[in-house]
Amino acid sequence: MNEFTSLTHLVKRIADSTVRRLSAYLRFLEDFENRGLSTISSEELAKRGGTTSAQVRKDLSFFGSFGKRGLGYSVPELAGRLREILGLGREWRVFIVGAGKIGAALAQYRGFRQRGFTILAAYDNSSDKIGKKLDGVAVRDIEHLERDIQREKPDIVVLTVPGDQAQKVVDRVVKAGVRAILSFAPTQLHAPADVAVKTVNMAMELEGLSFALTNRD
Amino acid sequence: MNEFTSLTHLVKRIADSTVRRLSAYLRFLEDFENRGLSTISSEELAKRGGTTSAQVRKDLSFFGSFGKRGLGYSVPELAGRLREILGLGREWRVFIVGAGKIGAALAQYRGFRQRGFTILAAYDNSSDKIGKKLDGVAVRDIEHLERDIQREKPDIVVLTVPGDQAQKVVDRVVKAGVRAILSFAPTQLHAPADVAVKTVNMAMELEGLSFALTNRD
DNA sequence: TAAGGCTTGTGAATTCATTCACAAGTTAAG
DNA sequence: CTTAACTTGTGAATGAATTCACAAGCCTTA
Ligand SMILES: NC(=O)c1ccc[n+]([C@@H]2O[C@H](COP(=O)([O-])OP(=O)(O)OC[C@H]3O[C@@H](n4cnc5c(N)ncnc54)[C@H](O)[C@@H]3O)[C@@H](O)[C@H]2O)c1
Ligand SMILES: NC(=O)c1ccc[n+]([C@@H]2O[C@H](COP(=O)([O-])OP(=O)(O)OC[C@H]3O[C@@H](n4cnc5c(N)ncnc54)[C@H](O)[C@@H]3O)[C@@H](O)[C@H]2O)c1
Repeated sequence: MNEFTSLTHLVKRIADSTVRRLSAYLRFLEDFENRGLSTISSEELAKRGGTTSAQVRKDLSFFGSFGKRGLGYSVPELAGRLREILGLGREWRVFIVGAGKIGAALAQYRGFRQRGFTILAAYDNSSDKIGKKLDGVAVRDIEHLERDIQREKPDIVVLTVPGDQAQKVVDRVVKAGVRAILSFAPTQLHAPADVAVKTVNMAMELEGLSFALTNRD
Repeated sequence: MNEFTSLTHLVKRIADSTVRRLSAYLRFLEDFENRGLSTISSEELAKRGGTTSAQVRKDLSFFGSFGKRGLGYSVPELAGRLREILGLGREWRVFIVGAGKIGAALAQYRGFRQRGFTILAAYDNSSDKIGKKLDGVAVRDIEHLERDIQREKPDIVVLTVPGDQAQKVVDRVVKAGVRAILSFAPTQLHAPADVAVKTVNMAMELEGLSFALTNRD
């Protein structure tokens, strides 16, 4: 019923945990779409996502009301709304910096392209890597990073350089105008508040398991 | 002051976010250790971790009181305590299931070994991969997974198989007695409550950036 | 020994996130 | 048309995490 559905009018700051769940809901909806199902209830969505139906409804309610009482949500409509909310209606342009093992795995990963993330190029400082290709993605000289950012305007930089190089690269790409970074280096990164930085820290995840195994019952 | 410092007597459930921060603090402390510094205040720790000194002290207070008023924390002592809390005083035995691109990158990653995570073996179902080595880690036939789990008792299984295979493998390793899983498949996994499951979902992180870029100001 | 400067540890207050619970709306059946 | 069975959307209640704020303790200097 709320008419202020426009995404540019977000009143409350949306929690990170909410965004992650929206992302998960979209995945389930795509699964339903593929199987030709036309509606889904918050309860079913919750069961798959390991959460509660109230949580699902609350998450969606921040953005509008997309369901029909007594019936549930239209699968294609809700999927479309979530894509819109998450900004997946468009292509996102990505640079990878660091053409090592993880960088190579990411460059070759099809899951990203499928969701609209196009990897334009990878960068490295090693002459062993520069000029090579990673499954169709060219590895360019890191020297040209700023020039290429200005020319090709990537939306996101994925950082896969060694930890002690990571902050340096962040400073460079931020200066060059990049406003979103996904880092795999196991270091804390600092950037201005208007730059979105996410870090995937696998060692931290393993340590979380170590903690859980150590401190059970 | 609190004498119930024993880690087996944890009264409150410790939040995941707390454990992640402890992990980060340990990293900073190791940095300080290497530079030969002997004490650190909660304020300095907070600055590096992008949090507040009250948060640091509260996090630590769940486990005891390790600091000296007026002075701060002894770097080596606090590092030792954190290792103990996180269960890093020992070797953790790890199997990797799925010897593809990500599995290979992880098998070759030195950061894990450094922190006490020893990769015993990798498993795959493809005859192209079985019998090969990934930087010293043997790739074995998935057929022998249960047998080897019983024999070698890995503490943790790292899951790097395609998404549609992930739940199947979880069920197998859980049945065989594994109680901790780190998955890289972009799917929601279900396991009994006494099994610790963490998922690193890179697509979800990228979507978080997409959301941030789409919904700024 | 006393004073001043610093920093911890922790209840209390606050802020943030999740869950409850129910009015209101929808559909289907008779 | 009426009733029964469902399901949404959302304030209010609860629960969890973070921040505040300060007494208590340690160190240095004189
Ligand atoms: N491999 C893994 O499984 C894994 C797991 C967790 C975290 N990580 C982290 O990911 C990052 C990369 O790891 P990796 O295993 O791919 O390492 P790697 O050594 O294979 O790759 C790093 C690449 O970065 C390049 N590089 C170094 N300095 C650079 C600079 N200043 N500018 C541009 N390129 C530069 C190197 O030439 C190399 O090709 C590290 O921070 C690591 O800690 C890796
Ligand atoms: N490559 C990446 O950068 C990346 C990024 C994000 C997520 N992921 C996820 O990580 C997982 C692996 O990705 P990848 O790129 O390494 O794929 P990949 O195809 O290179 O590797 C998957 C491996 O698993 C093996 N496998 C398949 N079914 C198996 C089974 N039932 N038992 C044992 N082994 C089996 C395959 O033979 C293959 O070697 C996928 O779930 C993917 O979505 C990968």
